Amino acid sequence: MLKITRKVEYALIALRHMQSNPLDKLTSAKEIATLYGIPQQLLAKTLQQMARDGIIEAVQGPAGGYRILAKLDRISLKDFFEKLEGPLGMMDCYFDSDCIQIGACNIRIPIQRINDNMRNMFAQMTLQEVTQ
Amino acid sequence: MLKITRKVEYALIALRHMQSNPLDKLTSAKEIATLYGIPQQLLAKTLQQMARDGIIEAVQGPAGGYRILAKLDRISLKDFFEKLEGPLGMMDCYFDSDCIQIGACNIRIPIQRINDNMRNMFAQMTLQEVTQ
DNA sequence: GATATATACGACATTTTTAATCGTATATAT
DNA sequence: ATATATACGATTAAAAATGTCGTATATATC
Repeated sequence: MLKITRKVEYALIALRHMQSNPLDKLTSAKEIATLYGIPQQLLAKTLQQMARDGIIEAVQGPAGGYRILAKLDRISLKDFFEKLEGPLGMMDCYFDSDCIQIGACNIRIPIQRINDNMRNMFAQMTLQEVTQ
Repeated sequence: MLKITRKVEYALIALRHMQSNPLDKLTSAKEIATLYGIPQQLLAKTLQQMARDGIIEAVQGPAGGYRILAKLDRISLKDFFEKLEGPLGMMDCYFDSDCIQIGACNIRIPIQRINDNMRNMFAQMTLQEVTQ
């Protein structure tokens, strides 16, 4: 439990790799995939999603690839996680209110407190800190 | 991602329920299961595990059940989570060193930093805070 | 001492989520 | 034209989480 997904892991690896190169250099999904032993198509999808989210920029065609677009020190880990995986909550009831128990549940409030702590923690860390 | 398991959720519900009663009162798995709409056998296993861990005490036989044994304000959420679910890490590589990438991985150190932050956060919260 | 009710727990089955692959379309440098 | 790259919906495979079954043991009560 409390694990991050491969998608997020692959995204971080890719960002860190691009970060270590001149920022205008284009890097292909294939290059990163072979270098770090990641399934290429899966990585490609993740990169495409990050491109849609404006984190990186995509250039098509041969000699195409991706490069970092956003200021990584302006994106919190919370925002990054939520861009890739949706709302961040330790329990589904944090967002979905259609829990069967509804009135019966006795830990909703305390759980939300923990949740807020966690979200707050990730809100205070930037992507830059992880990828630099 | 970053979700807690039902097992932990059920454990917290049970502890909070017992906490709201006189501390010497025995509560059966059945009672909690019906009250909160939880699968009884699954809850029972979780309670048994907590009993093995010394968090609660089990009394067998009819009119038996469970009651809180440990000082909940002395158990951190980190320890509680780890008792129930094992080592706490956002990525498996935090503990298992048998990652395929091994040398290639470029985010090991940064991930460990995030991980330490998270573990630290849960180490500073007590079970008492959640169940009182 | 028979019975009913509770915990104890390994093994199995089901469900859900995550991870990976497939197939096809589009863009573009050479 | 061709080769190589991104784009992306659909499907499959694998893994993890969740739930159930069956059986054993303890013990209060009649």
